[in-house]
Amino acid sequence: MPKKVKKPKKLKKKKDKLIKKKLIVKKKSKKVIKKQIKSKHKPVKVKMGGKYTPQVLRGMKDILPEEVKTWDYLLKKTTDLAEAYGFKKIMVPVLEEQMLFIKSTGLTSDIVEKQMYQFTDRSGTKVVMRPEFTPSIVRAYIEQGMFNLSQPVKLFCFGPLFRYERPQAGRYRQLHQFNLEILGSEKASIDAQIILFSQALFNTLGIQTAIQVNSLGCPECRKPYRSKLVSYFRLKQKWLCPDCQRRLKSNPLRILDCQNSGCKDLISQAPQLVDDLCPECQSHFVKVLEYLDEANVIYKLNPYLVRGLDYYTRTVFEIWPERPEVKEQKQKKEENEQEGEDKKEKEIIVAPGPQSALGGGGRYDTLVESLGGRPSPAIGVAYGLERIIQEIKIQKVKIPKTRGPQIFLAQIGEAACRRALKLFEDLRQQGIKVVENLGRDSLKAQMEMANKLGVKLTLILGQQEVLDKTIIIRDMHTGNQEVVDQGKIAKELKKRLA
RNA sequence: GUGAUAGUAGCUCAAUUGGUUAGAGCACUUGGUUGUGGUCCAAGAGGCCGUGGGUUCAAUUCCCAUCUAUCACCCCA
Repeated sequence: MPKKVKKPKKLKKKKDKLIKKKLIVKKKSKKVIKKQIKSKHKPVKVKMGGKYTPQVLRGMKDILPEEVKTWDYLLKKTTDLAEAYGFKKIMVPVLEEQMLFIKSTGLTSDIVEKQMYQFTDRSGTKVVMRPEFTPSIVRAYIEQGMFNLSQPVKLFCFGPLFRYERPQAGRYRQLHQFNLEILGSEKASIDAQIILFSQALFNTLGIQTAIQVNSLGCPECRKPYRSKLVSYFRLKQKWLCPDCQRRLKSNPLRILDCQNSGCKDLISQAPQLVDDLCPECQSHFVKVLEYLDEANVIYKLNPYLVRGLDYYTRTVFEIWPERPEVKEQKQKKEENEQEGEDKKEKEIIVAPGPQSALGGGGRYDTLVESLGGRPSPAIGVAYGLERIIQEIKIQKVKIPKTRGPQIFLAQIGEAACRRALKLFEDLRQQGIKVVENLGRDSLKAQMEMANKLGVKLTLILGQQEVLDKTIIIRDMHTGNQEVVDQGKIAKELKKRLA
């Protein structure tokens, strides 16, 4: 039957489409042109009557209640830690002027060049859905006169950011970051503290990480180094990989980060920025490292660590996941290769999970001034929440279960349901948390639900109990039931839960 | 923006070398128990086989395009 039905449907579809096409061709000449002009002012085109299946936008994601538990846990831990470190929460708008990010993040950075969600609003203002936090925080710092507060000002915030790039695991177009900034101090102790915070955070969460640290110096010492580096690689250009040959022109510092083995040999011989720092930057960096050692922060010096945003100066750092399982798998792989077996094992090793930083940050000593504020050195860090959530799953971090209500209220019949509605509210007002399912009639189904929720007690209210003004209290563990006067429920419940 | 792989039920996955009715487990609903959970048994519901086009008597299967995801670039959290 279905096949017979299918044929005519398809034929009809084809015919319809042909007819539509012909009709459209006839009408196009005058009306379509007008419509196209109009569409510039009315970008929303709605085809009424056409089939429409809603779909999340690319790179966007629904976070369902089950996963929200992890998010809540993560945000709670992070917020508590930030407050313990003396940070105050700030909330800034999602929309900002386009110019803010051009002046701060930098015209040459990929974020500003290609990745901003930007549009002109109805008043003609060019606006951007923020691609990062720091410029907004700095704007607020200047605009709200926070330089008049006692310095340094320590702020934290979190929320959605938007970057139009190609999605991957742990890389979304709407992403969420937890962000810390310390404005108004150039002391090395501040740098160390924010790195120490990072270590404390991931320790608290139980995620294995490694911190990489480097110094980019100030604009004065970086420019000469850059030209020195370019002239070095130009001589060896032939041996660089195609990517790096391109980087040599676009972003020479990025060559230092290349994973190609041929390039790595050249990189190891290349001049290092650390050696070319000016005396001030040099001593600042040394101090930072001394503070870190003092605080027992475990870090790796990575002279090739480069960060993409234009405003970074001096200290920069990144936090990368360390997955012990991956190492074990690698060892297994070698063993297997010797034996020449197990293709499955190899496949697992090829994709041990996305390799991306969980967080990163650095100093931006010139940013406040370049945005028109009083010269104020500052440092900040951002953590990618999606990536941390992903890492929690990969490293199988256990999240403590939050205890839900311990009492379930079951009802049988309409009269009982009516009474239950009010009873629930009475108990809630007395501070007793109860779950119910008034949308369900069968007692069996309600008991099943109570069992799944793992409650201690279930209240059962039926026709008879409504008449007697009593209620049954069932202990879900022992199965014992007791009939209690409705007036005494609250007392009885409190007794049993204590 | 470039290259590669994949897409079957809410989730995890089968099957079909192109052919009548696309399966399993988990989850969900109902019944066994007319007012009682965990175990068990039975039944049910849920699929335009990602979307659109092409080849064919016939496409979930072959071809093309597209969308989405994932991986490697690019870059970043």
